[in-house]
This record gives sequence, C-alpha cells and structure tokens, in this order.
Amino acid sequence: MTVTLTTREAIARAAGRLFEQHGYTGTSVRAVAAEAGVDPALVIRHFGSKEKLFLDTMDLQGHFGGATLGPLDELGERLVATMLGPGRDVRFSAYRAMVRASDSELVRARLIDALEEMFVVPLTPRLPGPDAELRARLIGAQVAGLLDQMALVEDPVLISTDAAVLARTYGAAIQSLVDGAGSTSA
Amino acid sequence: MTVTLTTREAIARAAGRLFEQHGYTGTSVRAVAAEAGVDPALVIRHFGSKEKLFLDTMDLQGHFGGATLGPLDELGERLVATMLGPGRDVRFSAYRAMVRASDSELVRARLIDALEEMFVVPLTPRLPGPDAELRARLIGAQVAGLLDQMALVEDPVLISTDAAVLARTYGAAIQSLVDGAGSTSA
DNA sequence: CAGACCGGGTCAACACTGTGGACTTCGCCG
DNA sequence: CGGCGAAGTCCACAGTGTTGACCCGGTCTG
Repeated sequence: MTVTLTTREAIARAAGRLFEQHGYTGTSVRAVAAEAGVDPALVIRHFGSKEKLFLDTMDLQGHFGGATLGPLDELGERLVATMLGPGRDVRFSAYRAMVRASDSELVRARLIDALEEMFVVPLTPRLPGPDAELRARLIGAQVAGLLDQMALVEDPVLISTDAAVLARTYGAAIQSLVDGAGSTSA
Repeated sequence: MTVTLTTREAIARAAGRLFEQHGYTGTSVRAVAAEAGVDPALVIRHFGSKEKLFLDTMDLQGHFGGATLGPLDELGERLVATMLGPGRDVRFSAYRAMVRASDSELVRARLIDALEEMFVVPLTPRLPGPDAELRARLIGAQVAGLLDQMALVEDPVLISTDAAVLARTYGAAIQSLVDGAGSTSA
C-alpha cells in the first residue's frame, strides 16, 4: 500500500473528493490545499490552474465500457441498467460536476470526447441501417438526458422509481434508435 | 415605447442580457450594475442576491407550450422541431445558463418545475397505456438530453445536422415513449 | 406647517476567490 | 564543495458577492 503520498498525489486525491462532493465552483483552491495539508500556491504550481486540476482529477471515461459491447438486441435496457448499476454515485457526481463546469472550453471538449469514446466509436460500426453515426450520438444524448434528470436536476420521482422499470421503459426508447426507427429518406 | 426605465427594470434587463450571454458565474453583479448604470449594492438591494436576480431574470417556461398539445401521433417529431425552431438561441442560452447554475437549490427547483409544467402536466393525462406519468417525465429527459448535447456541450456534428433529419430520427425515439413501448409487466 | 418615516441611492468595507512573483530551502550532480 | 533546479512558503493583487452606515427626496401624520 502507499505508505507515503507524494504531495501531488495528495493534492489530486483531496481535489477529487472535494470536487465530487461540492462541485467545481463549490470547492476553492484553498480548501483543496487545506485538505491536502499544503500551501494554496503549491496546488497551482503543480497543476497550472484550478481548471487543469479539475480536468486532471475528474474522469468520465470507461463508465459505459461494457454495456456498448454486448448483443444489440437489448442494448437500450443494458445501457440504462449500467448507468444505474454499481458505481452509480461516482458516475452521477462526476457527470454533475463536469456539466456544471462546462463553462470552460476544456471541460466542454472533455465532454465531447467522452461522448465520442463511449458511444460514437463503439456503436457507429455496429448499428444497422442508415445514419449510424448520427444515431450513436443521439443514443448518447438520451443517456445524457436521463443522467441530467437523475444526477443533476434530481427529479425525485425518477430517483425513487425502480431501476428495473426505468431500464425497461427508457431502454425501449433507446432501443428504437439502436434498431433504426426513423429511416430515411425520399 | 418605454421612454424611461425604472431602475429595477434596467437592472433586470441588463442582467438578462449578460446572464444569457456569459452564464451565471461568468457575469458579475458589478458588471450588471455597470451595464445598468447603477451602483452594485443597489442590484443586491433590489433583488436580494445574485441568485435571486438570476431566477427573476431567466425563464424557461412556455417554451414547449404549443408542441405538447397537438395530435399525439407526431408528438415526438414536433417536440424536436419546436426545440430547434424559432427562438432556438434564446431557448438554448436559457437552458445552458440554468443547468450550469444548478448548484443552487433554487435553480434546481426551478428546473424541476419546468419539467413538470412543460411535460408532466400536459402529457400525463394524454398518454395511452401504463406508467403515463413516468413516461411523460422520460420524454422530458429525452428533450433535456438533446438540449444538453446541442446547447451545452455543443456537439459540432449534431449542430450541423439538418433540423428535419434530427426531428425525424430523434423524434422517432421520443415517439416510442409516447406510444408506450416498454409495457409492463408480470 | 413641522416632523417622522421610508424607499431609493451611494460609498466604503468585509471576507473570500484564483493566481503571480519573490524568496527560501532541499536534494542531487558535477 | 559549488551550483542548480525543483519543491515549498509567504505576501500581494485584482476581483467576487454582500453588508452596514449614511444620505436624500417625498409622503403621510400630528
């Protein structure tokens, strides 16, 4: 186990906790420094800026890794189930913090990358029918929408709804994009 | 026309412009005051806090009023078309600002209310099949998801995609919740 | 009519934010 | 040993939201 912690690691770890818990604007550089037992100027020296520290700390990627690979015919339901499954809290916190900090160009870019890597890349080659890439992006949008209402807005009704019901119902809507409902064209 | 503007109106108007353009954290009370030609302390005196000023200024409601009332069989497509139709920029800016400011309990509450008023109330009594209310909420989530990717994250691919194609494709996915695809149960 | 009151407006200050620069201290390498 | 760069400390700056004390004009009351 890590007996001693390099200061940089200590800062990153403290920052991770605080950002996750209180969001970007809610956690001050000074608070991170205090939590890590370090001078505030030092965290800037190590990471360049609060923004960079945030980006170095938060990570969205990999959260849907498994779900996009399995069989296509239950993909919709599986995506929702994965989103609500183990690690749900971390996932929610990370998404919440990232979206709320999306003023920053860098954060926005990171969100785009995440969509790309989690949905567009694995799904585009697998989706049958026309407009595969567009539909992959829209599937991402659907997942984002549910995350929005549950992690960000925290709609009490959705939160208290049984995960299996959610997966079945919303999953069906996602599935319609997987199967390619809105076929083109003239 | 309004020849003279009460100071309160002047502040609200300035705040509206700035919040819309630069978001919540991006616009300072002092900037609003300057734009309105007024002392910073005065804007607080009038509105109580920056947060309240923001809430008094931004308004989401009514944006989907018409779309939820028409015939059900093309509701999905119509929702997307409405979202991308006239007033799109204002709608996008408002949504962006609100979501990014959703740290605040009050802003969050407002977002919940908006979902309620724009989707749950008008749609729940009209949707056929089981779980009508849940499905209304999930339709709201879908719309939020697309708004997310277009207004907040600004996915360049989605933005440059033809609105009609978007309406048809994503509309079909929404429609599957309107029609009630994931039917229950044991 | 005098006086109190009150809302609108101004000014200076507080505690806090992120960040930069000057400075000291430490460990390594020649 | 000399030096040199990285790590760490301290102070200061400009900017933030918000507050309290003060003033000033008008309106209502005695």
